[in-house]
Amino acid sequence: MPNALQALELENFLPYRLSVLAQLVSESLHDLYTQPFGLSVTQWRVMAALGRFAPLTASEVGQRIVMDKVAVSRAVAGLLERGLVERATDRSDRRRVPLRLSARGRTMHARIVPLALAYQEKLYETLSPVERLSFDALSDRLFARAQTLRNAD
Amino acid sequence: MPNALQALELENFLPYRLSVLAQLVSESLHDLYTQPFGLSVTQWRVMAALGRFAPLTASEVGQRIVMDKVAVSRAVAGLLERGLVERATDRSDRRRVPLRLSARGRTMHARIVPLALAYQEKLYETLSPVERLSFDALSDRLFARAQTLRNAD
DNA sequence: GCATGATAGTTACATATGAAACTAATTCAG
DNA sequence: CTGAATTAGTTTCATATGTAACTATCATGC
Repeated sequence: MPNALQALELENFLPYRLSVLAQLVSESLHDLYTQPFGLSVTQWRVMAALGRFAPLTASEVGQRIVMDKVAVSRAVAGLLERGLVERATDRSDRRRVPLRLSARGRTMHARIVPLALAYQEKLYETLSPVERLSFDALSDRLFARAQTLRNAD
Repeated sequence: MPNALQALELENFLPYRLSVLAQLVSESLHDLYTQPFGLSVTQWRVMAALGRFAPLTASEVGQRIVMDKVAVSRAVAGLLERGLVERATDRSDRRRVPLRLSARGRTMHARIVPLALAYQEKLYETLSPVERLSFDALSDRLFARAQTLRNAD
């Protein structure tokens, strides 16, 4: 018996499902800080990285938030203009530019974090604590698997 | 005892995790069809929708693949140019333009689908059948929850 | 019928993104 | 030392995307 021709059921196709879910969540979260604080998604992510991991260079920020250095550079330019981020100088290597939140940046960061965490909580409410852990673990494994496949090619 | 100030651990923040996972998977899949077939992500999704659901108008395609009508219109324009999609006319409502894959489009579609499904299988390999079902169910519930939250606002 | 409003689709503009070229600073081989 | 190769970061250009305006067609109320 020959295999039936496989059909691509878009609504059950994992990459498609992940994409749609991530986009919906990202847009919802974006609504929380775009209008009141005037931040783009990348700007907010840079601030989140700097808020959590003290001084970071642009490249290090990029590694943390999985974003290429060009995108980081542009986001940082905007944040510098608005005085939300400060540059330092690295005496031992003047190519590197350590970045950190300014006082204003820290204030804004401190106001956004609770909103972001509250949104996450509301999302997670639909899952029990066990299910939540399960989802996190499974998505971790899918991520690791995707990385392996990508490198193996 | 007052609550400790909550910290945003980016690496454990659900929206961030979803975004990174979806992007990695999307890029990996993109590699499968961008170079050999010269399709953009949106073009491929339009083809996938048309390949599965007979004649669809641009708006219907958009609903299927969660993409606004402008993006669909542009993707379709490219696919029409390359002769991968055909337009029909709806006599009863001449605003509507039913779309379907051309013979060439069907051929290309039939070549890409197995690649996409094979990639999905490789991804899922890291999960047991039970875990796979579990992940799908949990992500469905997160999606439904995100939609509810977005509409409630 | 015919003005008003709604709907399908396209076009235009402004912004966002990615790839590659570029500048400046550092490292390292010889 | 000194010149080739690396690295950090920025700028440029070409492309992609979203919002809003626009055209064409249809539905509705009168």
